Amino acid sequence: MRGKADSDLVRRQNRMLVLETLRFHGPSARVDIGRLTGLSPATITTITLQLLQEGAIVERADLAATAGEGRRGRPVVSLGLNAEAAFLIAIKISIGTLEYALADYAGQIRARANVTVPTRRLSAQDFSKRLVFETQKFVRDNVITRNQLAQINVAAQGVTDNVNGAVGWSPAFRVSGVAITGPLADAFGVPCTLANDANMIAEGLIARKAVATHGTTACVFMGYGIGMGLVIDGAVYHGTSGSSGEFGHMNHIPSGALCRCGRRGCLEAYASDYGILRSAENLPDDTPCPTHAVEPEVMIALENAARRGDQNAVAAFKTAGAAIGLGLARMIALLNPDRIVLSGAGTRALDLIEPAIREAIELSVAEPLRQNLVIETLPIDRDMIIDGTIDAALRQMDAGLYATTQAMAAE
Amino acid sequence: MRGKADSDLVRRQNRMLVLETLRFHGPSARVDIGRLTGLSPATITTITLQLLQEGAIVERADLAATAGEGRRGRPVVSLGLNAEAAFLIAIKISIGTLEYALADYAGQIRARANVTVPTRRLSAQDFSKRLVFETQKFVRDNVITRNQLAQINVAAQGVTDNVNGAVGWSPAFRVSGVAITGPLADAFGVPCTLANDANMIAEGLIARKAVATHGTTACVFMGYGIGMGLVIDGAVYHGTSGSSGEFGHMNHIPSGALCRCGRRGCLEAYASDYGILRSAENLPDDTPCPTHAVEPEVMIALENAARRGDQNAVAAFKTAGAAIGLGLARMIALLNPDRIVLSGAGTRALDLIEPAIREAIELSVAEPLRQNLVIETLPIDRDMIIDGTIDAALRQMDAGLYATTQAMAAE
DNA sequence: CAACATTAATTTGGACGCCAAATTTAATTT
DNA sequence: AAATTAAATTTGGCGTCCAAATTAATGTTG
Repeated sequence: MRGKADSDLVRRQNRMLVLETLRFHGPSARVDIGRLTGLSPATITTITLQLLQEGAIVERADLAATAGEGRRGRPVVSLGLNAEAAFLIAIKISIGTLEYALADYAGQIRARANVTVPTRRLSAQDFSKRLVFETQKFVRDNVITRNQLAQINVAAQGVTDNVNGAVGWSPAFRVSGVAITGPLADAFGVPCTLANDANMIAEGLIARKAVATHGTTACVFMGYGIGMGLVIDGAVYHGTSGSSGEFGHMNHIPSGALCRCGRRGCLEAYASDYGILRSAENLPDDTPCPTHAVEPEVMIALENAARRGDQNAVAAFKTAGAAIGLGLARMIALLNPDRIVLSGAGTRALDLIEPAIREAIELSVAEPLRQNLVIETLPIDRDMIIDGTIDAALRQMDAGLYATTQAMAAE
Repeated sequence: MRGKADSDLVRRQNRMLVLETLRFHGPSARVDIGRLTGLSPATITTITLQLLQEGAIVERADLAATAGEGRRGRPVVSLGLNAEAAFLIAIKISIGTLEYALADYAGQIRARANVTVPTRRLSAQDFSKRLVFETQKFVRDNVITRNQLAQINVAAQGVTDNVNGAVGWSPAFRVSGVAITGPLADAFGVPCTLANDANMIAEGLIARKAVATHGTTACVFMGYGIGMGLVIDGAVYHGTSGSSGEFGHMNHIPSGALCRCGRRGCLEAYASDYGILRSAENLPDDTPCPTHAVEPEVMIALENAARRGDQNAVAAFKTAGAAIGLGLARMIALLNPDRIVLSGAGTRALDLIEPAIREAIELSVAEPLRQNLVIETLPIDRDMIIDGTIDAALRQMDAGLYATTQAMAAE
């Protein structure tokens, strides 16, 4: 049970519903919002009037023309999210790089920046300071003056603690416990959130309607690392501290191959780019892991070698597939998902690893658990982490705006 | 987002809140309900008046005396759930046995019955028929006349499909796809629900406040089989088809020991009673699994042998602990729970298996994921499945009653 | 033992939300 | 210009909640 309900809850929920509808379906007429939400025209008038007054949405006269096709009656007035209502910054922390994006309330990216930062050479405190410094620079460079900054969201690889807003362990750092949200919130005075990068991919898929709003979908990311975002009934599951879906560091073989996390036998040590490369080169499985990402060209060359019949390469991809397959089989037994979505650069080699994945699942998952299971590949190869981070931030901003009951009263 | 909100939603949610409060805290005065729910006295008066008129709750004059201790002012009137409001039947299906319980709306068990049925020798259809027959007999034996039967809930081991209300695979049956809820619903005309037995243990723990209403708790059951119920934010997670938490049939070692589910390498093949027994007796790991439960005496003898230093027995329990520990480690990586509760007869041997469990977790779970993790043992050894099934049924009945908006209008 | 104090529960009056139905608005068609 | 059509708004009513006033039931006290 969610707690007591009153008229305030009703208004907030319905305002949120209207905002979500506009975000999901794009600019829409009041009639359409009514049809999509199930709310009466009278209510839509009231709610949209408030949102217009607050500046969250705007009339889109520019879209009126489209309707003119023998359409009689009073023409519709399209309403859309007010792009200028607020701005957000999405930051992606990777090894050696900070990636910035500035987006407006409509979700459009207004500016980007990549900053080289020696993440693995800085202390926790120095990194926090540097992060604030670079963010201030990004804000200055893009003159967010009259436009208000409303939210900063950060995505990082590894184990993130999104309660305390710190990175527990990440390949990007040599140190642990790097504070992220605290310093940013202090410096900018806006809500800041830290999250795992794979979970942000899942957020992006939800926003793009690539994931159903019911049931359980596991969004697996394969590439330099292996990650997973779990979507349960349309919402990303974050776990207790925010680090659910550490699929890559789920144990595959006890005391097995060395992983860059320092442990042995993680799935990632067999199925990530560096794991595949290591086994293709017949290196001992305790060969130290590279601290930098494997160049795509190297992986593409290895894939092509495998396709030409290079036995070492073939075996390496097969090993990777078996690891992922067994990991998925274990996940399926635990969670009984209805859908698995594979994404990331690693899917480029899907032809080489998929048979082993399917074989492992068939071998170790009970038939009733897999008979209705859909496994599919997301063709989108580009980096979806920033996009998903923006989507998550927008959702939080909607939730902030919808709760603006007090602000209305104050005004 | 959950859809549009209106005054109907408000009333339903607050009625449900009042019912849940009474179920959770026992009979309470209106003032106390107000304090616990956050609703105003005026609202409590209105809601309780309706519930009294509908017969869902009753005044408990018998509890008035307890207050008399120098208490001034108008005495409280305790309200409690009306035990006679409705009745439910909980059924537990195990190998060779149907276990029945009749409970009232207050959760008190009014009658029990155990019926021997050759579950593994019947066809799917024959079992369905027999189930209806035995249930009819149970109803007749307990003369549920003026008292109305409102709900039938069934718990079964194995893979349950609670969407279609059929058992996919279970050690209780030789066949698969045994229809449960359909035949019962047809025969009795009341809502019927099928669920996995481990999930019902989790339901029981929630009702007994043994599980927090926030965060993620994994309730592991160890005994003849190995099961798990996942509680996320106070609600049992059932997965897509209702078979989440097949922890026992999560793969432990590929192509490993034979499991009674017919596959190889399941965790259960190493950590369940029969698995432990098999390895203690140094039998080949493809020795066919018994189709009946291992006698508790046999396991107790084995535990004592291990405690006396019998190396085979010690090794067998250690192997079991390692299997459970590694399984938990994998689950932790995926789900980042804040609490793990171990229960079931298997916890009797916890002294023998716990070191191996902890070792496996420490070896293969990243530190940030386990630093705030609590692992505890539930002393309750008795069979909690029937209790949990009753609790789940009561919750469904509350939800049915709270929705009784229409009934009120009709009346 | 009657007036007072205290606490529980109800009643009253008002606010806010939603909706149905009537009305207004802005276009096309005739 | 009048009729038609469809979107959006306004009006009036209903249901929910809450705060404050009132009533109810008991213990305390002079």
